Amino acid sequence: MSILQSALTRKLSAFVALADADLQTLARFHRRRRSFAAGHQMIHEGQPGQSAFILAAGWACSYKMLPDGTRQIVDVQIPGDFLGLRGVLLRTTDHSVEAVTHLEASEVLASDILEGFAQAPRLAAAVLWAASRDEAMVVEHLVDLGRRSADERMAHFLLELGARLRLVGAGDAAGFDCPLTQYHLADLLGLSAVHVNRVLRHLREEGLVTFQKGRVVFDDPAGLTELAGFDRSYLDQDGPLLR
Amino acid sequence: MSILQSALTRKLSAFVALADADLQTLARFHRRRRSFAAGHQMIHEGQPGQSAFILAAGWACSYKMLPDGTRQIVDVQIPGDFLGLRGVLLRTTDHSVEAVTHLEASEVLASDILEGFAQAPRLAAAVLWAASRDEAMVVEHLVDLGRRSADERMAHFLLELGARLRLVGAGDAAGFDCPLTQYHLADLLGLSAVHVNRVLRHLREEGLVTFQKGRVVFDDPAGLTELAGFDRSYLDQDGPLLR
DNA sequence: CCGCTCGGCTGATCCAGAGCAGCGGCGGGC
DNA sequence: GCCCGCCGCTGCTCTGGATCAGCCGAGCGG
Repeated sequence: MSILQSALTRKLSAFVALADADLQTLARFHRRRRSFAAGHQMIHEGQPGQSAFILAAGWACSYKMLPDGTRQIVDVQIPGDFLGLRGVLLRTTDHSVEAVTHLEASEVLASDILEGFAQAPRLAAAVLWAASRDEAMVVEHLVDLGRRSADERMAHFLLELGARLRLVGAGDAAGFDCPLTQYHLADLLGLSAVHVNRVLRHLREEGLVTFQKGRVVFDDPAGLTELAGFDRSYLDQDGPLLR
Repeated sequence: MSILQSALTRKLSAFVALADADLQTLARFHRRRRSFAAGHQMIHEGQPGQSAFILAAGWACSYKMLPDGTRQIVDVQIPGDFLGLRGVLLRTTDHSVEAVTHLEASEVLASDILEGFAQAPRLAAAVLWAASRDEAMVVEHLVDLGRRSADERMAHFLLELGARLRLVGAGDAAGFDCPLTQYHLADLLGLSAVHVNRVLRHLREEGLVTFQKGRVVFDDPAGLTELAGFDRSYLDQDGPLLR
């Protein structure tokens, strides 16, 4: 099995113990490898998607544009994440997806997904688990925007992102590499880019996190977790649910 | 078929044309009728749910509490909505649910749901459709909190709620009855209760909506829609997707 | 009948974060 | 080698909405 498949496999294995048959079906999802340039819009809001993607390398983000030209980023996708899965299963897309960096992804046709799920129900369960975890993250993000201060939002987002990246083997407890610009963070957290800059400076001066030159360093993980009110239980699993 | 079943049936039929077998399975979900007092906490965050509920009458809301005592309401449930479905399918709850009014609901055991879905795949598809629509609403809500002003949020929320209620036969284009207090609206829209009051007054003075005495009246639907940037395509369906 | 709570309503003050304006560094295209 | 556009960064001013404080009317329990 190639390195490029390992992110998704690693993530799903944390949820459900996968048998060889499941892994083989999963491998079949990875036949159509494609790559996209940074900034490429992969999914357009409103258009039905005939295929989904599994991110192998690089980052993407899903967002909605508003009539006044501002945008709100709903979620960030990292290696191992599905992209456009809902659009395939339900024939409609309610948001757009854009490549943040150059990225490598496997294109999976709708028919392959449906067949694969029928043949490997445990795999289907694992993928649904992952989808539900994504939904939980969206809910947490909503709480961020509704009830947390700018500092808390930033702290919470960076901690969550760090935890997700560790799940797929990128980054560690000390920090991670992050290609997001301050503009991305602004659109993600519902702030202005100017204020993102100040928040980052403030957190750095407090000795909590340092985000510079595309690298996030957790200087004081405990303090940051307390500030954010971060509870990682919705991401972690003590062990596979199904054995 | 009883009146109490009709809300869910009506909603699902707008998505997928259901056969008699599907309707019979659906009817089987309604055997355990229960009722709850206003304010009763039906689902507790963190606890695994062995059963879900189908709301027959009354309103509920799902929310998360923050360490500092504030809360964020994620979504409002009206008759015809599922409640705790994700908790059943995935054995974990990431939010609490509380009865807003006195309410009547059918309790559906996890085993009934799984069996029913196996026997009536079209029904399963319809329910997944509805679940996905709910997710789209959460995303839209997130955009509200991130990028819209207080007035816009309020306008958007009231329009969306009105559209949802019409789907299940409650309220019409002119307005609807609404048991939510200004405190509910505050926790929903990420505002203070004081400011909710002022926003409502402002919208009323502008001749856009009137929310008084438990009744919402759309005085100027077109103007309100424009203010909110409301696009109802994610709620509507021109006709059933599957025939 | 009284008192208490809850929901709606208002005025005054305060502050987090927006908006505007501008600088510097750096990478990429010609 | 020069320009240009993107990204990070900063200071100043302004404002949307929070916070605090308090009033009123309606329901409700004793």
